[in-house]
Amino acid sequence: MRLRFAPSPTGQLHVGNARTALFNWLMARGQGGTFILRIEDTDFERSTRESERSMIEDLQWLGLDWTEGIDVGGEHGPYRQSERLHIYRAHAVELMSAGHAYHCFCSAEMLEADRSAALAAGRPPKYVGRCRQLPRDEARRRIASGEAAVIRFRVPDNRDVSFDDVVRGTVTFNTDVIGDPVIVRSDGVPAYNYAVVIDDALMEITHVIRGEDHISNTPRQLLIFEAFGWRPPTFAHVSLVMGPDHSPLSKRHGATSVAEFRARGYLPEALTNYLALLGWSPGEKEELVPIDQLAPRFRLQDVGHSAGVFDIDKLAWVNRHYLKAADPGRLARLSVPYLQQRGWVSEPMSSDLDYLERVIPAAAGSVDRLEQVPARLAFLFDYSAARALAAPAVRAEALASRAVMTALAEELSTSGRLVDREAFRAAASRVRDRTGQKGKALFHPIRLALTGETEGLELDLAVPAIEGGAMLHASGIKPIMGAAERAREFASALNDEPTA
RNA sequence: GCCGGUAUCGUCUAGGGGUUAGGACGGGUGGUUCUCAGCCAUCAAACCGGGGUUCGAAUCCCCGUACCGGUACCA
Repeated sequence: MRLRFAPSPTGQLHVGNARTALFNWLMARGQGGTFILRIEDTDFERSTRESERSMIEDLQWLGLDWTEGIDVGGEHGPYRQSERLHIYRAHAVELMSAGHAYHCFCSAEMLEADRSAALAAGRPPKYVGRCRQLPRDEARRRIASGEAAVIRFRVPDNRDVSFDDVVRGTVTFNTDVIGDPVIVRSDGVPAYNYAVVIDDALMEITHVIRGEDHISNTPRQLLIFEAFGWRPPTFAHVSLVMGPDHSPLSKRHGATSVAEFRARGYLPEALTNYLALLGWSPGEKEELVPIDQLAPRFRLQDVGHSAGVFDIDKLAWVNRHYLKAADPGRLARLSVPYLQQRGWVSEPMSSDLDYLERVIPAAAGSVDRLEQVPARLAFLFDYSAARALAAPAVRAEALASRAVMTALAEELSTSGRLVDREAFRAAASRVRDRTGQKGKALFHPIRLALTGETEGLELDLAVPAIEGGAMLHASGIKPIMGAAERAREFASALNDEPTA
């Protein structure tokens, strides 16, 4: 079994295409097949190497590895269509001499006129066949005289072409609605419907899994396979991915490319897990399953027939799951860039990294995506008693719990660093004993004073993180104010307040 | 217009001639935790419409409707 993913390098890898790539990968991985990456860059206007590079990078990031194709080579190369022009040319000649293709000299204006006429008459706007019967020597003469020509494939009249689509069942088209397609443009570059056939045949692709938008191209391609006497691959057309409003997923729906999801701090295993479940289900009650475990169970027959809406909330849920399961070192490494953006971290040294590896996973476990980690850690790097007290709700609560604030400041001025959960709890108990406050009336004011925020990580985690940060002799991390100093600053800022 | 495809809670889906139509995300409520998140419990929420076949249709058939795709010298 040989499968391929064949993107056009025009822009970034879209999640819809990533899903198609994933289904191919799942199939190859699950059935012991070969997954091939081919680049379809015959649209020279829009294709760029930059885009090709980013797509390769995105595919690698997702973990959808290929064992043949661009980047890794193989026996059926080259794998970039722009490097296979000579192959297409040779096969076009073959097609022409067998009478399956012919030169067409119709101008764009003529074609447009034909088209509107057909539409007006309620007929499918297909090529009228003006150049179909042009004698070969006449065509040759006109070409020699420098006239521009395309090569069209001759589609037989009134024939039903059908194929068994693995996900949709039997699909039939009548050739009467199909015009003779251009297979080689006037600039000598092959058109998509032709190049795919040559490539899929020569690369010995056995299963073509692609987007539903290609379903009506399939009969043309089948006819070309037939003209060459080649056996066509098995086709499977998977439905498209939609936005929440049920229109095709686009930028106005937010992130649509794999690169954007990566930049926002989604984990690749979360994206692939989510995408695998969009349009396919491994059965009941299973949602969180890594793709390598999904692969052996993946069956094209079970892929849904209808378009799926991309649900960002469900992706977030899946991502949270993988964030909680991820290795601390990895989370730290992935989160540092976001902290650098805030200017809180520059080039962390190893002692800094140890600290970040303790602190970041705590934050990452309560966030949808890694880009939200800084907000969760702002209490460390961005503490300001004055700013916290500027918020009316904070000021009101702080004023109401002045006793706790004062006791906390006094307690921390004599206690040692609260380096762990136990030390913090002991200190909190002593504040409780001094003030008689407990529960929410005790801990919430402490949170306010020590973090400057009304919500955030559990204090058991947050306070040791503050203290640990304050003890750092770090050069790569913004200095972190210790708990005692925070308590003192908060209490004194509070005492400057007029009593309510 | 023409051709093709699709249709179960808001979303992703399971199921499928007789079921209390199941699960997950999201939402509501209650509990737990200093808070948010989480966790636990709990509630609301669906078979596109109309015909037909049948004792019985959400399931099979037909017709509509809606949506998606194609209708290029783009892929």
